[in-house]
Amino acid sequence: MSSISLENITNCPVTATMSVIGGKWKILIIHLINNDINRFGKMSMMLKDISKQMLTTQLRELENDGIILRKIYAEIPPKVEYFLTDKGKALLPVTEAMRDWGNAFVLNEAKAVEA
Amino acid sequence: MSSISLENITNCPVTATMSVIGGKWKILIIHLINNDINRFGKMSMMLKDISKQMLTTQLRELENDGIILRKIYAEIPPKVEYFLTDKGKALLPVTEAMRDWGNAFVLNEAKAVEA
DNA sequence: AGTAATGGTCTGTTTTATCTGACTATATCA
DNA sequence: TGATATAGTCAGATAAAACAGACCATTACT
Repeated sequence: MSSISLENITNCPVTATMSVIGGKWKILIIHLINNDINRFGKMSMMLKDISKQMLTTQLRELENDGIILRKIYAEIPPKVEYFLTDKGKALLPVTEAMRDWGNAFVLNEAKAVEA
Repeated sequence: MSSISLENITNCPVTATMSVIGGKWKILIIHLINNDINRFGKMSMMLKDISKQMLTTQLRELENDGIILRKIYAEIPPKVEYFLTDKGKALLPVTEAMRDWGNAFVLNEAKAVEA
């Protein structure tokens, strides 16, 4: 099941997943979209340290990997919304596990120190 | 619960988690240790594209963040083993979710193409 | 004496990631 | 006419990540 092939790590499913959603931004973008922050401008504001170019790149890669869907409205000024595909929604257990861990081991600790 | 603070993404637990286990290697290292590949040499072989220096750096950071424990045996040649702490074990839901997704959406797809 | 084994460290270099700022298109409103 | 809004694109610069290869210590074995 979860065992690692000693011969060939390229068959490791964790490695495979990392190659798709690894990097600084993708997990956060998926998390944002799942929380209805699904327009370019909003995302750009939330991820305050991301450049527009990088955001575009990440969104395109997620789209090409079938994780998000890009819906263009025929309006001026342009309106584009991003949605998770089923394949993308299947990643939510990952973000949820991260959310839980962050709450338990990082944010609560910080609060404890504050108090 | 899982909602995002629009004002301040630094309070986002997913972001917090990413800041600890983000990067190319840490998730994989945690996964390896959990599969009893817990010595420097073994890890180095499994992560075939990692340099020794990078592996050292990642292990030290994980240790400093309380995610792994470094056990030194008084032997020659040196023997060191790494273990997950409770805080580290609490991250296993993340690697498990990644493993499941990788199996479902990457490795199986590859097999389907092969067949 | 010479070699192997383990878990590193150190310096220098390359590769990759990411940012900055200017620029584009078009309809609407003042 | 000029500003505003949105979702980008593009070239060039810079910062961060990561690697390569030499080197170290100690003991056992040949």
